[in-house]
Amino acid sequence: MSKYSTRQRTRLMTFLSTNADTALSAKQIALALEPENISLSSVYRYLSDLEKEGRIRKLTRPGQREVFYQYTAHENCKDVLHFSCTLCGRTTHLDKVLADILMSHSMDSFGFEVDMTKTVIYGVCKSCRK
Amino acid sequence: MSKYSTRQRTRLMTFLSTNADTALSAKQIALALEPENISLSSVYRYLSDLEKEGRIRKLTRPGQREVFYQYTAHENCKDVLHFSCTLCGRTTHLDKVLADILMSHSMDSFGFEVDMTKTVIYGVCKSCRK
DNA sequence: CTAGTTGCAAAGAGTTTGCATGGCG
DNA sequence: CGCCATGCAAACTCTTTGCAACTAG
Repeated sequence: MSKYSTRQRTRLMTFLSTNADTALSAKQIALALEPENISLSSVYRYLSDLEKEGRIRKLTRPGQREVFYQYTAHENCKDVLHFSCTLCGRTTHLDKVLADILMSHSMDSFGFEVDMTKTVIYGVCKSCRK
Repeated sequence: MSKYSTRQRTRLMTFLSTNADTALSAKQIALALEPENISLSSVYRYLSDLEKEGRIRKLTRPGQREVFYQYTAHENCKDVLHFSCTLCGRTTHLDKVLADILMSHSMDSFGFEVDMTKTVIYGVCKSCRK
């Protein structure tokens, strides 16, 4: 998709890798990269490319108008379920066992091929439940 | 949340019930209700109320800037997983068995309380896989 | 030197809100 | 009659795009 290796690209990818599987808005990303001087436009352009490549999960939060983006850093994240807490926004991985159960069950019973890359399970995490 | 029973409210709820668990944008809803003459503002206001009540699932589609809304018609839909095909947008229910597995496994292993009301599993449905 | 990238500012879109009017109870 | 709901238009915000300047290869 992209051909040149630029300063902006390098910084952005480093940042996303560091904050992998964290739900962030485009604005938050641009803000975090403020010191590196990367424009919001570029952030959007890269996010859009990454989404096409299936390396970005897009999600909404209840009561929020913004869209949040989550970078899928590692290969193995592609086959694992992600949980996102609707209260604190933090994300956690679930073991592969459950992912496999979901995957095979829905394929067998419904012919539905689950895409772990785009799926996010919502709920409330341990610490937020108190 | 709402106190009066108005023409708009009745029509909207009927429409949503008829198209339960279908991913629709606010604009699409307003357009479908065009003949009934219901303003976009009212659609948004109701969607927002319903979301607070947990009767609306909000989701995004890859490559789309719009947000889509899914009305949870029946009580039992609250405890069931929903599949949404990223290609055709159609939604299907999954049996309660799988929902229960997901629910209890994530609670036991991670203390994560899944909210079926907000969760959508993405993937490709049988007919779109060909 | 050529073609891809960036930043900025302007354009587009979706969503929210203020306010006057109208309707339910 | 009082208060809630509606519509419209304006305000907002987030996202996309055009274009000139810039830069990697």
